[in-house]
Amino acid sequence: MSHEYNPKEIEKKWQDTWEKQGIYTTPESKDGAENMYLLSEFPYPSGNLHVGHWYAFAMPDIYARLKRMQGYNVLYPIGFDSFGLPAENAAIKRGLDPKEWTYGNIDYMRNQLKSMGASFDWSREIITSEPEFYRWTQWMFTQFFENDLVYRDITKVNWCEQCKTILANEQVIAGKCERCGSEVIQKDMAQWMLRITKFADPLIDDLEKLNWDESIKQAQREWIGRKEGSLIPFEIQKNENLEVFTTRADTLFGVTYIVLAPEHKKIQKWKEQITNWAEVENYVQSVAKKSERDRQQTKEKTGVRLEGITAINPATKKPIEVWIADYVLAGFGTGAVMAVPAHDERDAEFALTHDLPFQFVILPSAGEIGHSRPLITSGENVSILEAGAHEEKGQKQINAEWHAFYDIIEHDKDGLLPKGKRVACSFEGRLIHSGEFNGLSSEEARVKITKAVGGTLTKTYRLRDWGVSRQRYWGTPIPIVYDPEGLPHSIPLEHLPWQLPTDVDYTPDGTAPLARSQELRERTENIFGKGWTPEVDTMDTFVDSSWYFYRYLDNKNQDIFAKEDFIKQWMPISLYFGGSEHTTMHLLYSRFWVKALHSLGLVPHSEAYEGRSNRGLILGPDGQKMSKSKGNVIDPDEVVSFVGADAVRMYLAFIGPFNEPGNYPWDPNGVVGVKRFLERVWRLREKVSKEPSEELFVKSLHQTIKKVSEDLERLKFNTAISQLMTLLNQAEKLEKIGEGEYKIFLQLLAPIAPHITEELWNSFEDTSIHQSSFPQYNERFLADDEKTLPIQINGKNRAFIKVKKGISEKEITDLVLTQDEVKKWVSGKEIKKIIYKEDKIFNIVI
RNA sequence: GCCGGAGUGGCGGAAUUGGUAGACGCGUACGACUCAAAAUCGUAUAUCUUUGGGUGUGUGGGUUCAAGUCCCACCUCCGGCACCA
Repeated sequence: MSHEYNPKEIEKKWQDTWEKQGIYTTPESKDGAENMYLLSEFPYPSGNLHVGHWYAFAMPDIYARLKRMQGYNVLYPIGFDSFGLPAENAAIKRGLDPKEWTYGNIDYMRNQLKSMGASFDWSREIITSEPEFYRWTQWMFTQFFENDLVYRDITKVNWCEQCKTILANEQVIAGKCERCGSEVIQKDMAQWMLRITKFADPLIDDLEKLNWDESIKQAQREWIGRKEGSLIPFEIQKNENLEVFTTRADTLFGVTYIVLAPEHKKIQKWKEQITNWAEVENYVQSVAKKSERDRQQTKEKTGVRLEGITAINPATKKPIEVWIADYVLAGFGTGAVMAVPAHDERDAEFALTHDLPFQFVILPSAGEIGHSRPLITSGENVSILEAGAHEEKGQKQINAEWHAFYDIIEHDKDGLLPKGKRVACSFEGRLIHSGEFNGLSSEEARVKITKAVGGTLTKTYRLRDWGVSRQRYWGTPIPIVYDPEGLPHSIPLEHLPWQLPTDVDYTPDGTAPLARSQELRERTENIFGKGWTPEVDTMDTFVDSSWYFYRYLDNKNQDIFAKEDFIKQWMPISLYFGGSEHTTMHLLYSRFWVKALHSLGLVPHSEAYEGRSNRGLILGPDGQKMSKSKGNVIDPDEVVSFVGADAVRMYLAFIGPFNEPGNYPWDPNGVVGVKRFLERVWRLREKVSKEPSEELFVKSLHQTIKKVSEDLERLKFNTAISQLMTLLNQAEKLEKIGEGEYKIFLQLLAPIAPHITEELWNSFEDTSIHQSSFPQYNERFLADDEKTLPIQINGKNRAFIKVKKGISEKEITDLVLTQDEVKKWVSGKEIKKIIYKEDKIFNIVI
């Protein structure tokens, strides 16, 4: 061991040694050790490991190392999510083969990953673009096809003109492509859909049993967007029914017209009966031209009446008008709305614009009136009054408005509001002007009215089925062939993997590159017969990552994606580390995938991730997101060559609480500070002696063991490190430190800084520190018999006295009252009260 | 608008069940070592101050002997959803 701490030398040495000795190769089971599966989302082989990768893999590695030292048989695997658009786009830009480019990157990244000193079991590595991997992606797809979990449909799809491919709803962020940021347009296309909506309920309900952050669960619930309501049939013309979805069946008597989405299929059917067809068609086309974004941003309530079409309100049996308007969305509910202007803000706006009747049917309960206000509309002016606008309008005026509100509804016999006195109120309450249902609460009425008119109670979801077809080259080929009649058939296992053809010009032009492969066409005809054609789209890469974690368990198996025994031994994953951007994409898709596999009896569990940790983001030193254009990118390789991998790992662990996904700016001086700490740990070796350390230090050491164990367990690496720093500060003040104590200190630090601790440990022991047992604290050393107690007077600290723990109130009172600092405040004054909390506080109230 | 989370020094961030706010690190200042610098080590570092003490955890109230922590109202920021019937 040299006198200087030289990370470059020792880190490489130990990485090689660990690999040679295979100390991180994880057996399927280990005597006396419980299995634990820890996983970090695998990377895209984009070519370069950035600080984010270090954060993503080195932090979970701290936890994996801790758990291994605590006696678990820990699986912490790694692989590459190597199919996909980024790789393909980059390859096209450089004029290379996507495969060559990708595999070159993988080789490069593998070495970079090794330089982190992470305890990956490399023998279990997977690469999703390997035929032996995608063979099983394809097989699962065929299983889903056979069991009606996947289907082909022609629908409006999100199309990215830049990437020349379809995108899933989840990949459209605020109307733009998740990858390239360009505007997404709508297009009619055939694509393969996965029935994720079939599992909408369990995807929400099973969140309950997961040990995840509430924010992640909530985001998923909102994405799935379950709403309970009713389907109500409205008779249109003769014998034709139109279903509408509503959450407010209690307002059915207040329905004064119906509005359809311009895309609603019935409109074309009614062409003959609509007397103003030209006008209607014109409107439909003008809406079709608008982008989804424009349509959502315009708040004006435009619309056209379908003249000649009349609906019957099933409650009142009165005829009502039918309209189309673009504020009604085709994709939600049934694409048709029953309009209740008197009790819905949007309907009120629309009704005022187009002069449609307001029928008042719900009297808000008195409780609502205290802090909320109705929407009041009068004449042509809409003044929407809501809760929480107290700043602008005083309480008096609010009361006046309520007064006016009651005035209007009380003066009206049948609830049909006259022009100029139109009022809307979206609150629930009791029913009026609703025949036999009068007096019922909204809640009761919803059920009763729905049943009375032959409707059904139902749920509706925001979630759409997952479209997985991609018109690109570098992805898993969809294992489907079409017979001469054009009917799809899944490819049987014996012909899987259904290889990605290589005789393809993969430059994207909007059509699928695989269609240009002669080999693929010939292969299909050779196997299936003349006239058979292959599917030419590839799969969304989120399919690959939906099940990859099973393959780590049995990555060489040729007969099945993973042996059942191994799945039972390892799953579910105890803790899954990843980025928050995947909350409504990867995390949702893979939960669906597992549920689908489970429904086919292929896996024994319905959830794969017991725990989930979303990590934060490492920002540039300027507090901005790292980007080449801003010139604030930190290159980890560079930093490692300067301070070593241990310092980089430790700095990232120290930068902020890993269990809270915040944004933490990289401070170049911070790394240096951590490097200084490691150098001091190195130098402390010289103070090690055979004599045990003094008792005070042993006490601190045991407190440190406790704190570090607890903090590492909670992923609060930052405070674990600060405790180790405090202990080092103490140790440095001593002349000598016992060998045993020093070794324990090294063990505590080992998960965080694996190389330096191994090197120092090696000067005492022949076996690896990482195979040693994590230290346990001894209660005996934690018990302090003295305590410095703050003495407060009227709640302010005035003195501190050292007392025996558990001292009685009488004893301490006598002691405190003799203290000069206390006398100064108390003398001549009456003591009203004394509060003494054992070992916590002593407070005198005067 | 609805839902979730967060506001603490110059900076990143600490503070079990309410009980010494600012741990630890960075930065800064001064000192030691040095011909000098770097590195290293030591000391100080919320703020005001008449040196008694006062004030301080986004704002305003409240509960309590005691509030960063609990309650009410609000402001700001971050994330998710949003013409969703």
